[in-house]
Amino acid sequence: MSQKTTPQKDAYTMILEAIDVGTFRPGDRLVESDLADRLGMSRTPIREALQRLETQSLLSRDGRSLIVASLDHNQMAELYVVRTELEGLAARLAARHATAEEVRVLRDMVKEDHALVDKPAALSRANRRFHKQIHLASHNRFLVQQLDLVHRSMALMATTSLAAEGRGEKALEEHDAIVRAIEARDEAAAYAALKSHISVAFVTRLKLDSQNDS
Amino acid sequence: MSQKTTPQKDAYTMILEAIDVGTFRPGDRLVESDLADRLGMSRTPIREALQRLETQSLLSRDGRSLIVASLDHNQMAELYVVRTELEGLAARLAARHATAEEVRVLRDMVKEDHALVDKPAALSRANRRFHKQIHLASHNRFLVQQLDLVHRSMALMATTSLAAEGRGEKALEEHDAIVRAIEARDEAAAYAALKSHISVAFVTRLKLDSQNDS
DNA sequence: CCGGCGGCCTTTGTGCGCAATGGCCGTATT
DNA sequence: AATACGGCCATTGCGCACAAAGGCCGCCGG
Repeated sequence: MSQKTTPQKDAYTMILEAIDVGTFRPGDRLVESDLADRLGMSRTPIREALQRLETQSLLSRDGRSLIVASLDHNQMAELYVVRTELEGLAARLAARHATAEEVRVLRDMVKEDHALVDKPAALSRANRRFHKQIHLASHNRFLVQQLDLVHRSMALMATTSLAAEGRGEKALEEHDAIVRAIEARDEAAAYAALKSHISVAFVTRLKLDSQNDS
Repeated sequence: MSQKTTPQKDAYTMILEAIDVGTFRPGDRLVESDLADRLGMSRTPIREALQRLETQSLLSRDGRSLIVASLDHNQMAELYVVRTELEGLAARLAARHATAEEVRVLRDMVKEDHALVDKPAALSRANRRFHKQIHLASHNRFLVQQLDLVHRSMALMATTSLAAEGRGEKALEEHDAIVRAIEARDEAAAYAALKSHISVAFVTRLKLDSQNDS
């Protein structure tokens, strides 16, 4: 029942998802005519999508053609530095600006996500939604946009750090701490909690990567 | 000696500059065929450029067509919040990572810019270069990229805050303080100095705007 | 056998034209 | 006179085709 020939979303979204899901991996070459065939459209919309992705540096040029960008160790570290600061800022602003309903949603998310604690894939999606909700609760559109960019770049890193043994539960505890700080309108605590959450996630990822590379 | 018919840079750069310089102002409608004529190329490269600019939200859609995005008061405030944090981060990282040569360049810039103190246009360009140099001194490519985005969005605000009476000198003093903190490798001081610099710039801009609107 | 040179082929850059959509204006009716 | 309907036109979306450029492979010479 797969209708690969007429998927009918826009090219940009489809290519983005393909990178997200891992169909296209860092270093893969993206050839316009290939994609045009595969997505059942002409090269024109493909080109536009590719250029947009290039603008966000999800793709980079290798000579004349576009390849999926890859992050070396340094770039990962740099990305995490920026991410930490922006997520921290989002938490601080959320503590200040979130509506009661938004806080409620965050609280419910933490509760419900406990059911997913041993399903890394589902947990990863839930995790994204959780962080996205915090971004939105900051009520700062530019920040949301910047964080979207950051998260897109993170798709270039293969593994989810939630796959690590026991990471799921820890992460949920950290989420709980973040929500409590936001509920208490404690900006400094929210900032600190989110910063340390990201920091731990980074450490976990580094450990995972070093396992895989060996 | 203007050769408007064969300018020969890429469409993206030219449209960006036109927005920067104020040829296109927020709210202006950008029609593909118009631009194609004006820039002496066909619609295809124009389309690509426009979509890239849309991706960076310098353009937004009004119905079917693209207009130069405009920032309302709230969006300006939101932008400044993010900018403040990112510039502060850049300063902190610069204090940590800048090479002796990079610091030297910053110091020289402050010295030389004193000559421009009563030329707002030149000072504005110098100011951009100064901040750009700090971004680069952070040695964090993602941060540089994010700050580029922020600065591009700032092009949507008409006036430069350096046009305000006496602002030029104050700004240079602040620049001096920033450089001194970086020279001293004092991360906290650099962070604080840049944050307050941006904060003052924002206040100045708000005052200017309130004058203009009245 | 290795290195350099040349040509072919793949892939991108760009122009053009047609189809479709959405907005705007004019008209007609109440 | 105001509003609603309808048709026209401006403008975008997309496909196609041609030109140019760059890389790769094979061939020839040393």
